[in-house]
Amino acid sequence: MRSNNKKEHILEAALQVVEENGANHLTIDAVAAYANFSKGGVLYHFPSKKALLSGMLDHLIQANEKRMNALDNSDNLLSAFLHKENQMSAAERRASLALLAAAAEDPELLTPAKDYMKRVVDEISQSSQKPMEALTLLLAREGIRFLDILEINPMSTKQTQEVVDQLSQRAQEV
Amino acid sequence: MRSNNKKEHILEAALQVVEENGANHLTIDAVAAYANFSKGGVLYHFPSKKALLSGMLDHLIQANEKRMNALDNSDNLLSAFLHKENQMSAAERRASLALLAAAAEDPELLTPAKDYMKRVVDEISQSSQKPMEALTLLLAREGIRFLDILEINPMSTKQTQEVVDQLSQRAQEV
DNA sequence: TTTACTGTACCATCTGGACGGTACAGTAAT
DNA sequence: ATTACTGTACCGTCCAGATGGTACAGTAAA
Repeated sequence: MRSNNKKEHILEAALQVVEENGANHLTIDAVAAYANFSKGGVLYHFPSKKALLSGMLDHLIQANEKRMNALDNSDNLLSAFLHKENQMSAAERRASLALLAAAAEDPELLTPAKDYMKRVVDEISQSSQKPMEALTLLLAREGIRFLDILEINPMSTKQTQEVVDQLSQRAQEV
Repeated sequence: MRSNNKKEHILEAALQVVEENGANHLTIDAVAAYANFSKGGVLYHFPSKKALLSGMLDHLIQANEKRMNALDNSDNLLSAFLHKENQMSAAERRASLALLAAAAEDPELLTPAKDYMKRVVDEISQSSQKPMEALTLLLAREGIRFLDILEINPMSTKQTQEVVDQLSQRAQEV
């Protein structure tokens, strides 16, 4: 219970480190400093750097999975998915940086993320009458997400919002 | 001339290091080993690690820009763009790992990449009668690119090809 | 209800290795 | 003589992980 809060606190600190300093500078020392922990304290909860990265990724995937499961199945799945994604908080969005951090440290850590992506792609394309169009819209949303992660999204906030809205709109027709 | 070849050889080695070991393990020593250079030799061409990363990014951007400029302007720009992108070699695709490496080291290094993305987005949306739809297709293509960079593309090669073909097809109508 | 013990949650410190970068002497082609 | 390196040696710093210890809450036998 309590330990869960502390773990999340550490994971949040780790994301902050990545966001502010780049994935290369994600060190246990830095995380400890951001989380107001000692290095030993962090290592108590995550016994190695890889364990920390796996924890970050698990946290991201579980949050996404939870969001997926909460979707209104009666209606259009893709549409509901995009809508939920659309109302994510900044903190939730930041969690995607775990992908970057894991990829930088060891690409193999991303295996669970790939599995999750597979589930999403399968479910969305199977739930649609026009799977290809649905996939296109999903991929466009992912494109924006990655541009944001890398901080190279050249569109303004407003323009991005317009595109995202349009994706949602089109999703209703697939 | 010759020095250019050598520089490219070093940049190619750097990409190989990133691909095989992850961006965190891109070290000057590792690059030297992969390129069959001494450490001093690498530092002769790229006087610091950041210079190396900037070099990788520049190389990527210039290759993309060259590809852009070679497009057949008479026809549909987006369609031509996707078509060119489609026939890229594996080596050319791998160059995108520079984005990952730069992001991991220092997100600010990506500024030129963001500028380049802005040019692409602007040109493509301005050249189309249906800018929003054109943007969607472009973003979907970028989504696939990033999934490939992170090696979390859950689609089979065949399925990916189908999606990409469909993007090209749709592009002809925008 | 005091005492003894256990497990949890940390902190402070140390070590060994990796890494970025410098310096410089030598070499070989142009 | 200049360019383009190689090779070696080295320095300072960063970092993962290990270790040994502290604080404290709970538990349970005496």
